[in-house]
Amino acid sequence: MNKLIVLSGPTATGKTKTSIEMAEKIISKLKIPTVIVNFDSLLFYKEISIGTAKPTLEERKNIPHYMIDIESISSPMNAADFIKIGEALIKDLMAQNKCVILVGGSAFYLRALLKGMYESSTPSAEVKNKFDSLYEEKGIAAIIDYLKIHDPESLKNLHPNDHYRLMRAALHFETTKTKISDQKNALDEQSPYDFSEIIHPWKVLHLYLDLPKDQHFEVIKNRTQKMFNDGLLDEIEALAKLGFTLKEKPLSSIGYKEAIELKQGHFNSINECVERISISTRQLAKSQRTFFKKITPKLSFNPLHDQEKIFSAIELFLT
RNA sequence: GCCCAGUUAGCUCAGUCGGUAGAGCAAGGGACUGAAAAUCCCUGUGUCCGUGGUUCGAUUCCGCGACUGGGCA
Repeated sequence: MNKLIVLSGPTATGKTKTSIEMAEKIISKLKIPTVIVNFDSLLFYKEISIGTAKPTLEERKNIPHYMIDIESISSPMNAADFIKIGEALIKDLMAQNKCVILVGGSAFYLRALLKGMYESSTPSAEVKNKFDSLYEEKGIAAIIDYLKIHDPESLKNLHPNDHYRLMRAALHFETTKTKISDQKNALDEQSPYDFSEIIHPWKVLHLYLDLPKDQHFEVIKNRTQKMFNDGLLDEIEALAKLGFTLKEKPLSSIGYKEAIELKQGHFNSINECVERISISTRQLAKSQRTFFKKITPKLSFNPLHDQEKIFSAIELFLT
């Protein structure tokens, strides 16, 4: 088996439900063993479930799910970690003749897996500290000065306010002695959003879910309210009791960030907090759409009434 | 009924010593390669409550009215 089904789409468009339904159908109708591999960047963490809308154990019981609950929020993963584990995993599953459905909304991670990443490495603590203190003492000007000397082209690519990426460009040079802008130039030539050519010998069927904005916001509001009903605040309370600082990176994600602020009294009511989370989620969906819009090829579906069509596309692809 | 205060962008509000107005949030668009549910960029939006007056000119000053909030009866 070298066929890979990708099921993508903005947050709260029914990817979990659709993926499980499709996996069950592939097994029952096409008699192909099928598994689900996650590429949502927050489902990797075992301690956070409610606010990430992670598929429940009940939902997962019939279909094997991978890349979920594999790491702790105290040691966050990045895209490079993801592809290292994910690539080996998918190869292994394919070798076992399993049909893999890759499900998620983190387009950046998906692209990293299918199109590859720059040759780089995570900077050592020493280098990181050196640049952090430089930044704290002299501000972004110091980082810009460094790039003027070592990688002036990155300055053209980046906005002066984009401190994170400027810092990253500097750290990349310091660590590898190569320019990140050279890598960008090289990979930009390879059509980074064209998934008809990828770095693996896999055939990909890209299914994309989305629904009209007004309907989508309704779904988002209901889902957010449900997270509170299902015990989002208790989940956070439990983390604090276990000794987490609540400053762990994954907890600055939508839902957790605001719920923690609610506990600190930054909102006048739970409703206000729910409203804030719903808005941030809608904004997230918007930026996910912007990213996915550029990715081709893909088949788009409305999850509310296209389930049959989705399975037809899968059937055609697999047989 | 009387006395205050208010009425300006979708929301909360600033402001114009009289020359038709701007912040935050929201909205729309975009970027994105080891933090990506993160981070960053761009863009509007207006009968300045109504009406009469003063004035070359009123959202701004004055009168009247409406509505909202508070106080007194």
